[in-house]
Order: sequence, then C-alpha cells, then structure tokens
Amino acid sequence: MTDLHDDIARRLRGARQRYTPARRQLVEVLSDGGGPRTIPELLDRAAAGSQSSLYRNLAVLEQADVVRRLQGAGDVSRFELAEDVTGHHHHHLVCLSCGAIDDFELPADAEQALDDAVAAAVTDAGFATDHHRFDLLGTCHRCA
Amino acid sequence: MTDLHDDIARRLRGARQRYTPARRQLVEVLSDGGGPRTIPELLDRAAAGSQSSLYRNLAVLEQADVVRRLQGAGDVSRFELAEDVTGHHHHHLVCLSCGAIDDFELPADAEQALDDAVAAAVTDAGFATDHHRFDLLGTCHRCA
DNA sequence: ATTTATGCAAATCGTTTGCAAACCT
DNA sequence: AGGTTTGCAAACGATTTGCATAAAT
Repeated sequence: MTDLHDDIARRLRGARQRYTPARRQLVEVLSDGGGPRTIPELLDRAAAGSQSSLYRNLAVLEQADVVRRLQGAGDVSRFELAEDVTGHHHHHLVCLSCGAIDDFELPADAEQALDDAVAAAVTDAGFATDHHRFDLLGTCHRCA
Repeated sequence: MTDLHDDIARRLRGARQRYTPARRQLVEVLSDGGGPRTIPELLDRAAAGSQSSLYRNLAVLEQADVVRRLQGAGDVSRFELAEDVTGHHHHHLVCLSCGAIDDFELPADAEQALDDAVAAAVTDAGFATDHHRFDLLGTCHRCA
C-alpha cells in the first residue's frame, strides 16, 4: 500500500505535479479492486471534491501514467490504475447490457503467443505499437 | 457488388427497414475499402443528406447489423461495414497521433488459439461473449 | 392514405475551460 | 509572495431529438 503511494508520488513528481489529498483519495478508491470506475461512481465514493476537479485530477494522473482512461460500451469513460502502477496486465469484460467492466487475465503463454502473432502481422504495416486493447463484449453474469 | 446490396437489402427488410437511396449511397462509401469513417468524412464523401439523417441512417444500419460503430483514439466515432456483411474478420490499428484507423488481420491459427484461450479464461466468470475487440494503439506509418 | 425518411433547429450529455478564491511551500 | 488547486458556472462538441415537410409504399 505505502509503496503504491510512494511510487505514485514519485511519478507525479517526475511530471512536476503534486500528490494532493484529493488525488491520493482518488487513487485509494481506484485501487480497491472494484474495477474501472465512471465519473459518477468516483464522485459518490470519493467525495473527492467537485466534478471539474475530479476531471482535472484524472487528467493529471493520466498524464503521469498513473491512471488510464478507457471507454466501455457507450459513451461513458471509465478510469483505472495504469498497469505500470499495478503491475497487472489484464483485459476487460464489457457488459453490453449494464455497461459494467470486469477484468480478466490470459495465461502468460497465450499472452505471449498473441504478442508474437501481432508483432509479425503488424511489422510490415509500418505501425509502431504503443499498447493494445483487448476487450470481450457481451453479457455479464449479473445481466444473464 | 450487387450481391452485397442484395444481402443488405435483405437484412434491412428483416429489420423492417427500407433501403433508401441515402442508405445505399452510405453503404457504397463505406465499402470502398477506405477503412472506418468518421461523420465528417461521410458528410464530405457521401453528400448523403443532412447530418442528422446521416446519424439516423447509421443507427438504422447498425441495428440491422450492416454497420458497426467503433471508437478510435479520442471521442470521435467511426463506422465500418459489419463483418457479417463483408465476411472479413479483422482488427484495428489506431493511430494515437492522427486518429486514423487501419485494418489488419491475424493468421487463422493465431485467431483460433486466441479464441480458445479466451474461452477457457472467461467461462468461469459467467460471461457470455458476443464479440471481441482487439486494437493496437500506436503511431501509424504516416505519423512516424 | 398511411407510414417512413428528411432537414432544420433546439435540446442533451459528457467533458472542458475561465475565473476568482483558497491552498501550499 | 508565487505558483497551484479548487469550485462554480459557463462554454464546448459530438450526438440525439421534436417537429413540420417530403417521399415512399
């Protein structure tokens, strides 16, 4: 826990940004294992100040590679801690019915095989891959 | 070509929708191999009536599984013909710099292995997968 | 004649921004 | 003090919708 905050504080310092109480609280909520969160959810659970500050803090954290923004089913953005920070590479189960997003992981060998196949397929296109996004869209167990 | 329109007309009929000239023209533009298109691009190239009609026609075509809407780098939606219609399963190269989206394909065996790994990983989560979305985000050859 | 599609303008919704006050160092 | 973060309200931009007209069956 502490090392998480230390790590984040370091990253923010590197981006010449401060680790304010509001930002710390935001990270707390995002790290509680509840998966990617929407703005309304964060406003509820974090009581982290006003909506505009929330957007701005998320932008700051995103620039510092602490938070990643992702889009789910509709137009609502969701935010999660970046894999740089958590150390967990994972993918997403996006429920088309309720919009919830859960995490899932692929076995390491499958992940590796995928990366290899992708690298081979993309090299000749002259595309420089930064990261990938692999989501399953469907119906979650709650909405089944 | 003709069979494409026939197929689409059939699908629209099945959804109790008409294959109007504007919708036909829209399909023409989407099928010219230029990749997923934005609303402004479609307005330019299609001259397919007003913006609101364009949105509405895309919605109709999406409901009939003729068109798929996808989100690229930022907040702009892009539209492409559905794989049901084209018969080509593919993925996307999303350029974080210019927002362009190109298609790429994975070798059939890699695609199969991926599907298998995913199925195994997701079964126990009680998630019913409808389809997946696999994108590479990075820098395209134009922006390199 | 009845239903459906169109165009325009106004409304919506998530997100961003301007500005003055509060905060930290 | 000097630069930063906050909160509020206003601005924004992509998308959606209400309504009257035009087109299709």
